[in-house]
Amino acid sequence: MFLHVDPDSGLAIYDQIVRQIKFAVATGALPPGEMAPSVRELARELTVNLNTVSKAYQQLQVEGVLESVRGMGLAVATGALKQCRAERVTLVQERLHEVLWEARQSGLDGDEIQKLIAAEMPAIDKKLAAKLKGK
Amino acid sequence: MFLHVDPDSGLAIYDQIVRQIKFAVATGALPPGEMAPSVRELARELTVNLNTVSKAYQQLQVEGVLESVRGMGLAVATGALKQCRAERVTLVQERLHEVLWEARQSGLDGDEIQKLIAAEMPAIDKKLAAKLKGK
DNA sequence: CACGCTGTCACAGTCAACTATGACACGGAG
DNA sequence: CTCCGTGTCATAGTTGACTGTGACAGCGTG
Repeated sequence: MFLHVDPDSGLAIYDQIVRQIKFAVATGALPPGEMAPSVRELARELTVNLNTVSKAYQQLQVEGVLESVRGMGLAVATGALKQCRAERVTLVQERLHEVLWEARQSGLDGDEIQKLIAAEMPAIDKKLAAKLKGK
Repeated sequence: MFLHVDPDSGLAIYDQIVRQIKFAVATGALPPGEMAPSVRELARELTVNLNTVSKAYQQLQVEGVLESVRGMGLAVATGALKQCRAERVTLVQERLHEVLWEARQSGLDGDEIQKLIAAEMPAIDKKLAAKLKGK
């Protein structure tokens, strides 16, 4: 599966699941109409409790990303692709803003921050390549 | 005072205090030898409990940023300036890495991420100017 | 000496997130 | 129909962060 959570990432586990499902929909890894992994299966893969996954799925239903198919499970909603594509920018931008703000508060100027970003990018690229390869 | 905490920022409050004190030392806003704000004063200003500030200060002592001056309070340690200057890069870089990684996972490519960063910078600049002005 | 400030410790209580179970109704597959 | 997998609900317990309060020893100032 393409999901991965970090218990001490600051963000709550169910929140990480919500975000990553949205991203999976946005990238097309989880196309509209397809079934999302079952709560029990995902809970087992992430070594996380069933209720935690359930909480994430409930939120995804409320937001219209997932739809209940009675007795079968949860499917990606029809309009979810466009919705998630739009929302991911907001989600990323919010966290980006926080970090850039902290970086500035730490006394680093714009150029120094840009240099740090440039220095991190290759590591990110490598990490992403490894992820796609393992898939 | 130059400190500000957000109860629902993901990071624990005492952790935010630790980071911001380090940043204040790194920027020279809190020079070595100077007394840090007292636990009670800072707790009042941040509308936070005394124990929460105390927990942050204890960690700062363990890390050698603050030194106890008996009966008087806590002072910025002699070597703290150099130490905090070095450490802030690590602190910022860690969070930066997380966010850039998430941004990539969301399906955005390097150029799109750079555009988001470029779009955020002016807002950060403005926010910083407002902060310095209010001081 | 008495007062006020400092940090520190101890307790109890709240709250949110997470875990661990058990139970239920629904629908597909045999 | 029976079995199994689906989501959902209820209950209870654990942990960590935060709050609220009270008390203590050390030191400077009056």
